[in-house]
Amino acid sequence: MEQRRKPSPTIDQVAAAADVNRSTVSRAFTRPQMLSAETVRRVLDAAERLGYAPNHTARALSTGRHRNIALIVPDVANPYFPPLIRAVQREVDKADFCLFLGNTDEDPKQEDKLVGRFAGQVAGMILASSRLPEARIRAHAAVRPIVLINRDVAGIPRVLIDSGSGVEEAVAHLAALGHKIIAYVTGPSTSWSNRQRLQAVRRATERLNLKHVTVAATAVPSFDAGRVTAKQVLRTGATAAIAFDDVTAHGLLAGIADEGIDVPKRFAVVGCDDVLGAVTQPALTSVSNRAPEAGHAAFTLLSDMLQSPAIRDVRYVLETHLVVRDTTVR
Amino acid sequence: MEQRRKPSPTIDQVAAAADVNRSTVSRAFTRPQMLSAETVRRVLDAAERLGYAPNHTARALSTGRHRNIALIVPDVANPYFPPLIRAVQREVDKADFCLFLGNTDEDPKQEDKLVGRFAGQVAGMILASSRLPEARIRAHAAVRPIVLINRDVAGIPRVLIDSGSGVEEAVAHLAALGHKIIAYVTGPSTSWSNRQRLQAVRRATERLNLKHVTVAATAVPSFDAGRVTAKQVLRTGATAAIAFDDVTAHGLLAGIADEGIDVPKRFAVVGCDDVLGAVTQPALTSVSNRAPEAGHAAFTLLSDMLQSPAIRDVRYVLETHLVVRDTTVR
DNA sequence: CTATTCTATGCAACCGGTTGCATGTCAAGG
DNA sequence: CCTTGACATGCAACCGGTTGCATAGAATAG
Repeated sequence: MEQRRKPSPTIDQVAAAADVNRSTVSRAFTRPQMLSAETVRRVLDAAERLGYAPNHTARALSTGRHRNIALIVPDVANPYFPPLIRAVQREVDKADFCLFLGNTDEDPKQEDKLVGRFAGQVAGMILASSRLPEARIRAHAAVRPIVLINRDVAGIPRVLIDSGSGVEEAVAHLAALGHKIIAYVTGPSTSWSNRQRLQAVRRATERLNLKHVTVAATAVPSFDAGRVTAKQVLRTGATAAIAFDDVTAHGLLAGIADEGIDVPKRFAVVGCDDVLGAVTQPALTSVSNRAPEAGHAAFTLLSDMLQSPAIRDVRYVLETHLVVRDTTVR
Repeated sequence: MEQRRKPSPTIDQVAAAADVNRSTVSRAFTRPQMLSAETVRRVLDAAERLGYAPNHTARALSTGRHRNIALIVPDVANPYFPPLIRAVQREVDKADFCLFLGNTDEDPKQEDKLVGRFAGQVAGMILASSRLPEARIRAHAAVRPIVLINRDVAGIPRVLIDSGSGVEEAVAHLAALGHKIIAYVTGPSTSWSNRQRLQAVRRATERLNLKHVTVAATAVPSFDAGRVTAKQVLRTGATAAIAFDDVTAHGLLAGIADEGIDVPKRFAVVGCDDVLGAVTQPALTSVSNRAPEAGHAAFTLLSDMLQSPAIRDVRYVLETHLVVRDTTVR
């Protein structure tokens, strides 16, 4: 059971076996049309026989090009992200790249550290819901290609899920049901999506002549954050709440139930991102989530940047809509 | 807005700036105790000033050691895995490593491809719920350190979540409630956990003099797989079912409701992995999940292997228990 | 004061590929 | 038949670090 690790064969051994120069072996793999068909065959045969596979590291060192990309998210365990990760994963895979995954725990310091750690070994990076100050993002983007998801920085290619449109629909929907005061339960203050949702609530309530209040939840969105906020929300006199995300909304639902108040009869709740939808009780009305499309688009954008280095200021926006379920009917 | 990428400084530039040899710069970073304190300071100063950071790729090429590890899972979007990923992530991070993430879509071919793709750039790999044939696992483990999670291959270090113990508790619990016929709804046939759970059901029903039937769900566990299996389960005459995982159980719950049958009054359902627990309606009784501990243990094991190359045949088992909620009361 | 050991640093080869340029061969053109 | 060009392959430098060995100067021993 001894685990003796035998080194894998190198280009030189293949060259010797096929009786050609190492450069010929290299070309057989990277530019076969440059060689005679017969030589290519001989080299590939020898390589096959020896179990040779080109060494990524050596190749990257010599070309300066890596076939890796990094995806950095605030929290893998937040149900919003896995579908996004999976979508990116799928594209990365098609392109024969490898994916580094980073988790920041919503902490800008940690995010900065990760970007630095990955920097040396990737062709580019995707930052999802980045909490970094704009200046840091710019600095990193100056060194290597970066695509943002849900963060709007002029000059840095970005994919935005416009939850504003869905949130405005939500407010209109609540207004139609007769609600006069609407609470918004916030997410992380550094989150672009949070700012956007808050603004949408403001705009829509103003336009429809409703009152709105904002209630701050803790920095990291979670079930508990929503739950403990419930009392405070009820004290504001609001009869409906829109939460930063579904997880928070789910907690809010629990907190409101704790107070003995019936949803949706006496209080309406709307989530964002639609990740828990059918699973809460009652089923949660929520603003739809386009995370898989966003992941796909982000990688496509990044690979465009890798081909033509002078892509600039792309701003790709995905619309969202309200999905009405059982927490907002009368 | 032109994105001109300036190359980062190399060891030679730092050497020139500090007026020492490149080897001295290298040592200032890797073995400072070998140098005079004064020289180290001078080098570090110069590096700081130039914004120098050692190049991972070059270092890996020359030492043959990488500070990356890969984690391969069947399905990122399956709620079982994010907490595991996160736990691994956290440890990897502490050790100043980078994490590659691979998604196999439950497909052994894809898994094999990924292992190959990562092989050249990692110090080791963690395969969670691997679907690979044993021979392939052995072959890969001969080339570089591999730790398995939820897969029991003799001679390959592995972390096992013993859901058997929890499943036996579940059967005993159902027996105590008066159930005589118990169905097991299967998961992927290549899954070690699936085999283990099936065996536990067999053992426990036999011991308690109950009947058991097994009903095959589709290969990939999912809500829909569970839902469409419901009819078939009911036809067997069973009055209780244990499902391969919570997601399948959740679907089963929906399918049973579709048939107009009340849970838990007329039928009992138990899940595995406890990832949906409080979130289904009624709240799902399930076998607990030790995924975070497993992730932690797997990385610890892997890093031990990196230090002392002759670790062999470690088998780390985590016990599980039944968590009773509302789908199994009378 | 010389011989010996120790310490700090330099030298140069090496890791495993890629690539610009040189060279040799063969076919077509004049 | 000689020239010219196209094509296939070889040569050697380079990517940016690491490391075994050599060496010079300082410290210690005899």
